[in-house]
Amino acid sequence: MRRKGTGFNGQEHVGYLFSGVPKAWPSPPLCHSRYSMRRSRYFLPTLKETPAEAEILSHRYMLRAGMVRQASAGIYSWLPLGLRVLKKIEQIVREEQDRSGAQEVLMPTVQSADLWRKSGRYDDYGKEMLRIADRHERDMLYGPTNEELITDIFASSVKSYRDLPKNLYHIQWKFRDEVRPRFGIMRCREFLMKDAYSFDLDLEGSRIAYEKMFIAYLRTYARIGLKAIPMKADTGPIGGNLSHEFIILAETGESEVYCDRELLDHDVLGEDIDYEDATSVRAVVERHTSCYARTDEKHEQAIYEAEVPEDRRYEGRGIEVGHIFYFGTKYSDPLGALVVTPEGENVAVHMGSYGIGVSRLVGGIVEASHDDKGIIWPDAVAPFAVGLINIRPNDTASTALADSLYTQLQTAGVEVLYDERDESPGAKFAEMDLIGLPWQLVVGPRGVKAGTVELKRRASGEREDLSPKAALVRLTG
RNA sequence: CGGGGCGUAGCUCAGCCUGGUAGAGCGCUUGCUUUGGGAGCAAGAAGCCGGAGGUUCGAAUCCUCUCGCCCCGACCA
Repeated sequence: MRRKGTGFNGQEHVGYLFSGVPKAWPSPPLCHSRYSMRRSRYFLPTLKETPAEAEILSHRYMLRAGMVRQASAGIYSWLPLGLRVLKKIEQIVREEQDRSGAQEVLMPTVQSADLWRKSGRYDDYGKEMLRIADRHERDMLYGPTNEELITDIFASSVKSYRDLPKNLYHIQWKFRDEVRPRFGIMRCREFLMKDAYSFDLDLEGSRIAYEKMFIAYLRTYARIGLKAIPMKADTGPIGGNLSHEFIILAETGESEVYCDRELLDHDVLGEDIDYEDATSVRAVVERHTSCYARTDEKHEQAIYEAEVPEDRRYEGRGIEVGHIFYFGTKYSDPLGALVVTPEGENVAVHMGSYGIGVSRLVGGIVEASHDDKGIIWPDAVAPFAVGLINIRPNDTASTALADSLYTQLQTAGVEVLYDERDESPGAKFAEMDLIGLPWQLVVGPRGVKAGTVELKRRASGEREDLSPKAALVRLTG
């Protein structure tokens, strides 16, 4: 479970060739510390009953598991357990953006209205934009997105085609004053989003940027443990086919989806991808877009039936967790993001924008991965890898063994939540199932006598009695 | 933004119709007994009944206004 490896640096990995799931995955993550915790010290306010305001399942479980607290409609505070998941997702998103050649920046949440007036969106955006005035009565706004700002940054420093292509992204909180926030964390007013912006000389350059992002997205969701399907999306006034929504399949999803089952078997993590090789990048994109996949908005039954054999038809529900699209010179024109071509002409750069709803993904994962007892975290984003339960804290032998396992797991770099509280066993089991850690390691007098501990896999419910040593080997890989 | 619903203890809710000064379960605290799937008994602490006006001898309860939250629809990462 502990991954040894060299530090990760996006820039150095441009053009990096890889195959399958890397054994040496970067660790520790850049902005998230690994740690273990004793349950008795942890701020984990779990609830036995469901708060009345929560309707949708992910919302209920997230509140009950003590991950988030609602501050007001569509605005949430993240508590330690929830924040750990959020940070893990964020980190995977970051690593895959870096790997594809994008570079991280950080733009402010509060923006001046001036740029938005230039692009014409200050008036167009409507009430969804939170408008505020500073002390000098200047018009400001809490950013719902960042096209204007990034274009301005780019325009002020890039003047030549030689500086292209570029792809800049950031992971930042945004605010959209939704008429009706709902679905807990999935449709918030304040939300964490990764958005990337590509800059190219022409449409063909933009297409390459788009296709790299397309693959980065597939890899991102796959690493998180989700099956996300790229579906054709509306391109708006620009036209063309450079627009996809990424939808994860979940029974409780907002939109109905229709697709070819074959897409479910595509394994993007197993494919060799060289981001510098535009031809092979395109081949991969084509492979993932060749099958029918549409949301109900774009669904056409006749085409669906013609293209997809009956036994391969998948009809279900899904949640949109990403959207990528090309929008040409929509912002570079009005904001003056021009470069000089080899022929000495000034032209507006072609742009694309690529969003992933990071905080929405937390809810999306819960929707896609749970049972009637609680959440089932995929290993890659689990807040802790192991929940260690000492069934009988006032039994000396049990406690000695549990303490020692806790120390050994920590030493091995495994993230553990150690429940050593003097609670009834049932209460501890129920809570552990609720918060959904992938592994439960159970120590009690019964096992101590037999020289075993119980290792339970949360996802399958499978339990196994092992010697403590064997359990450790299993958990530390 | 249209339509509906709900604000009473940390959580889930009863009480409101028919006004008379605040209840239950869970959780919390203490003690004892328990202990392999949300334990038992006993004793406690805990509420400006969302807020403001009004009616009344008296308002959680009736009236008016307000604020907040949830659900359904139209719109969105």
